[in-house]
Amino acid sequence: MAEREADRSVSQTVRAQLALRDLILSGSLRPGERVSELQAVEATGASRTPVRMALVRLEEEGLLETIPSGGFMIKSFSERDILDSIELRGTLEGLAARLAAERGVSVRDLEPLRECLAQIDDLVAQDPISIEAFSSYVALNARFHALLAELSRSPPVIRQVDRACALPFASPSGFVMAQSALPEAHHILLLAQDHHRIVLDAIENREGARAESIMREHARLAARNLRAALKTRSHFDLVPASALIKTPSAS
Amino acid sequence: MAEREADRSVSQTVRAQLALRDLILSGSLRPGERVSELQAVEATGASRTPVRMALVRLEEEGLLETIPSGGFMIKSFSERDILDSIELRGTLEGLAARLAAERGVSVRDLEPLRECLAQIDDLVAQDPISIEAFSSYVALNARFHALLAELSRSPPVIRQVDRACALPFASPSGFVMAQSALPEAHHILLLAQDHHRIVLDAIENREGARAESIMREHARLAARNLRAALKTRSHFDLVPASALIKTPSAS
DNA sequence: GGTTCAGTTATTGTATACAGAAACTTCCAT
DNA sequence: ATGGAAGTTTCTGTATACAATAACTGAACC
Repeated sequence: MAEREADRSVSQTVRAQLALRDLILSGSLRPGERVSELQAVEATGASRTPVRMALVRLEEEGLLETIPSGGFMIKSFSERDILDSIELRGTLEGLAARLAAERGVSVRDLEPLRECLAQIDDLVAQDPISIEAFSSYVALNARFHALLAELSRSPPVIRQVDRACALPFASPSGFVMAQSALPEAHHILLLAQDHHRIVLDAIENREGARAESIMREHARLAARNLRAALKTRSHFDLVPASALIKTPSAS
Repeated sequence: MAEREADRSVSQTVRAQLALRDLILSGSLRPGERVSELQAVEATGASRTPVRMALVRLEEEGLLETIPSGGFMIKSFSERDILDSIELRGTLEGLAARLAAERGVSVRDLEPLRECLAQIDDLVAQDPISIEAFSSYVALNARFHALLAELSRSPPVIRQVDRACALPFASPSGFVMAQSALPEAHHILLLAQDHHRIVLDAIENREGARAESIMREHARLAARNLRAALKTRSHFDLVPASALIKTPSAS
């Protein structure tokens, strides 16, 4: 039943996938909780078939896992899983940066990256950074990391980096959200910007090993901050990322 | 073949996925070729719904890609894509080895690995290695690499390593198959065994950086051999033909 | 002869019906 | 009251029907 004709261009499957992902990331569903098909059908408005396809895709994405007896449940991650996922992302981004440096990129290719950095600079200029500026930062940061991966010009590598960033807490901006409560937030942002600048310089100068190690270190900064954030705020429920953004005073 | 009535315990989806994967890996379907649902239904015996789910999973696995107008096609890889995938695997396996070393593993944990190595030693003892011994080697080698990834004790890392090994040409034994025609095949096997031994020693002695770099080098050996095999362009009967396409993919 | 448009075919995306299984409830017996 | 068993209920897995769209074929017109 076509109740709404919004977004007729996109398939029901994609729409269901987006809707369910938002539902998971917003924290409406707790880790370990079973996600019923009927419930998903009701939430998305699509039929069972596209919902099922969306669930399969989300499982491959790492947000869900199959229940042996049947169906899917929200995947739950230990603190170590989360930290390992960040290390993983750093490793993959390091590989991408090294490949970019070794293969060589033109100054023209670096231009959008530098532009992105400049915009971030504008944002972090204000010391007590506003909430709106913060979500802009998140978007720009994600964009920078995506562009960086693409510099490798290697579809397999880009693909894996994307996968690694799909987990909300492992995403390049995940730590930013988690750290928003930290007193030294501004200092960390500046440090991250330094990393960004260094990696671009390393790539430009074809210093592959340096580009790689700085990206690894960059991820470790994220891991450290996340750990600190987890320590200060005792609530450890998977860091519902978008929730942290929208409602900074949650819980 | 002859797995038509087997395993009624597993779901149709899984069976279809296995069957289709074999079909793709066997080279029956050329890269870029569209894989029709009806055709897949006929080949697997399952209905459209499980076939469709299997196709989605295989796409996430990297063997298929979606056609914008609808449906799926066999993914095609350029030579560089293949080499990059091997480098990627090496990077991930390096991470796994490093984590294992840093975290520390008991001698007991290493036992199955060493047992595996001993069995491989037995196989490579014969200089002109037989075909049967070769397929045993492939299985044992895959097992060793899988066990090694598990030493990291990190589900996210294990997961990604598995993914990276899913591509047939990037799998740890892919190069073995490709190199089977090479004159220096035996020498290469011995070299690979050296790598295997070294990485275990490094892990046992908690030398994380060494464990990591040796696994990277190990993958580069594979890449080099594959490149040599591609150059000579000898028989690729053992290697999944769909991988070794000569089409210089656009972009 | 080439190009375009229309009719036809085939294939995908979606919805739904059906069967089997797992979980929950209820009732009986110890 | 508690444990177990049977019935019920809900859910998933599978099959299939239907609709819309993309691809193909053929013919007519330029």
